[in-house]
Amino acid sequence: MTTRRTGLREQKKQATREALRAAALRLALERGPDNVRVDDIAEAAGVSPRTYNNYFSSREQAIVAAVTGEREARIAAAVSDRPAGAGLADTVIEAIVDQYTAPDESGRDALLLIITRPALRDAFVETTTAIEHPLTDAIAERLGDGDPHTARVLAASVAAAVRVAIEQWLQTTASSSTISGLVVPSGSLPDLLRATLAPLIPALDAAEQRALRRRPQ
Amino acid sequence: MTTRRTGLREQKKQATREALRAAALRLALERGPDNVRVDDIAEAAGVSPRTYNNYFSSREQAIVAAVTGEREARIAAAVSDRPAGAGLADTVIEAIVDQYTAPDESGRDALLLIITRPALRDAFVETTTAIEHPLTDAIAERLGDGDPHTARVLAASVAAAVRVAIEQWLQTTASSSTISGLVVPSGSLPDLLRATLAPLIPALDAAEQRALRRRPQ
DNA sequence: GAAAAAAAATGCGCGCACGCAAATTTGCGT
DNA sequence: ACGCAAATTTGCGTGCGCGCATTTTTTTTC
Repeated sequence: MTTRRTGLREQKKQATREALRAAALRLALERGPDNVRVDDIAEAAGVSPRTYNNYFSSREQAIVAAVTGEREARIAAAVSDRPAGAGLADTVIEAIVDQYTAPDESGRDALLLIITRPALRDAFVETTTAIEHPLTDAIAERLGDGDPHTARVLAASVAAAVRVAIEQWLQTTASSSTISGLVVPSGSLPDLLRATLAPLIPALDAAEQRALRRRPQ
Repeated sequence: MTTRRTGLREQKKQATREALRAAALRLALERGPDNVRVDDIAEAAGVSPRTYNNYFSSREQAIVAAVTGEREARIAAAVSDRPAGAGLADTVIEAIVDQYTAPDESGRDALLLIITRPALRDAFVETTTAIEHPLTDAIAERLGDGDPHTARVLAASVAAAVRVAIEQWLQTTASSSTISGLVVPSGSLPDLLRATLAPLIPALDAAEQRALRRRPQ
């Protein structure tokens, strides 16, 4: 029993959460996102409409969650797992780029859907904020117990930079891919992420140096 | 004619916006924020309920706006007005600390009100995001036309750091001032702001150095 | 294994945010 | 001064988010 939280309970919760995700995405793809009520999603998932809002606090969240998945957890895990010898800045940047470039969740079409509808785009952009707390813990772990604010601020800044990258990416692709009917030209996303994260490298390096100086080796 | 936008129109818009702000704050103070409907605010300001939502996109926004005012514009102006010789990091930090420490808008009681109600606290925290775009322009102006992303990312990071400071401040003060009935112990806010902004100084310095190297003197 | 306790699902009700189209107001040219 | 075009206000309808109290389900305790 590795999970302190009781087993069957959490398991079923994850199951319904997943069912809601799947139902939301499927319906949105079938009918178009504007023709999907939360009642429909709830019904398709076999729960009451009220229960839907116990899991997701907006109609869009479930659809977007089907694409973003557990990205924030994976980013934090990637940062934690990286050998302690590696530079903090590199570690963070690579973790983020990796997770955002990944298999894209087998949802090219889902992403295309998200890009088109403004409400969904907003919800998608919002997901970048979810990185903040997991990343705070991961960075704090690497920096040791120095100034407690530092890790928090760095994580928040990184999340903000990622958000800027996503906004930029959505903006430039909305005008090109939508019109030309092409699939998402995600090729430039990694470059965009690296470019927006670059200005924060000095801050990450400085924090790392301070930590090393305080607790050598 | 300094304002390109036609005179009387914009003037009346500002007037109703201000009327809504004032009405929202007054009613919230009189009855307590939970006993104020948007219809009440609209009626008190002499406009239709629908019009309220043309100006503010949530019930809390008007109340909070009565306290936050045009803070973001003043911060951007302060950054722009600072002599070009001064360091970027100092300029930004001082501008922010000044505007957040300021006369507090003659609204101690309003702030106390905001601190207590969770919904209002959230709305108050959200206002930090408003700094981002004005600050982007102000920083971009100082950095010249180098990498267009840099100013954007730095501004977003600064805004994020400010948000962290405000969250911290609200959290610590909510447990002390509310219980003891004291007025807001805002004395520590400037310190908190400096502490959370400190980790970003290396990033600001680095960007400034790059700009100087590209366009000397 | 049954009762007690904890946790989650549900039903209900209320305000609220917002799209849309019609009505009203404002600005500007003549 | 007048009328037209643009911008703003307004009314209406709809779906949504969520607090609250209740019911149902799962877990724990004896």
